[in-house]
Formats: sequence, structure tokens, C-alpha cells
Amino acid sequence: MKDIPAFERIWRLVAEVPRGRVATYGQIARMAGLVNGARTVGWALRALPDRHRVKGRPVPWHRVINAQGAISLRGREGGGEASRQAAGLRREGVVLLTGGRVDLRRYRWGGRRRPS
DNA sequence: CGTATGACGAGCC
DNA sequence: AGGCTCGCCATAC
Repeated sequence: MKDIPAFERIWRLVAEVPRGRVATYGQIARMAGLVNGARTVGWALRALPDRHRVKGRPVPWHRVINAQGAISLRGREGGGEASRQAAGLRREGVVLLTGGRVDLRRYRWGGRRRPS
């Protein structure tokens, strides 16, 4: 996939995550062609412009969570970023379990959904 | 060009 | 279940 920089590939993929669904860092990384680049995905989202859009297209960063189904934002209250992410998800109908975690079996975007 | 950094992840204990 | 360690990778300096 091209000579397109990793960050842009990542942003494009995130932009495709449908409303009401979520994806994990590792998932996006693999889709972007990075075998173990979960951290790189976090780095890319961290580098998003304030408007959170690329080429005029909105990048729903709040739909990206970690493999535990939890909001990662390294910690802290994070200037409210963490709570904004939770709010954004709830607004889309995603049910947040205790600890603000999401049931990946239910909301994970794309492919392999674990057969129950 | 080497070193440090992180919105992660999988293993272990 | 919860916490620590170590590995991975594109970037920034």
C-alpha cells in the first residue's frame, strides 16, 4: 500500500469505521499493513489535527479503543478527552459497561467477529 | 544516523 | 482480575 505514509493510511481506515461500531488499535494497525503497530496507530491519532479531519474528511478517533475494549487515552482525566470519547460512543448507541468498557464481540467493526 | 517516545498488545506472575 | 515487563514500529530530535 503505497508510498502513502503510515499515518495517512491509518487515518483513512479510521475514517471508514461506521457509526456505532468500534475498532481496536491492533486491528487498524494490521489493516494498515503493520504487523505489530498498535502503538503507531495511537501515535497517529495523537497527531491528528485539532479539527480531527483529513482532507476535509472527519476521522472518528473516538471509535478506536484498545484490545480490552477500554478507552485508552493513557490515563488521566486527559483534559476531558477520555470522557469526550466515552460520550461520543454513547451518543452513537454503543453501550458502555462497567469501567467504560465496550463489548468487542458486539461492536467490533469488520471481519472476524468471534462466533459465540 | 542513533536514541527516545507512546491513544498498544501478549505473556507471565 | 490486576499489575509488570518486554516487544514492536513509525516518528521526532
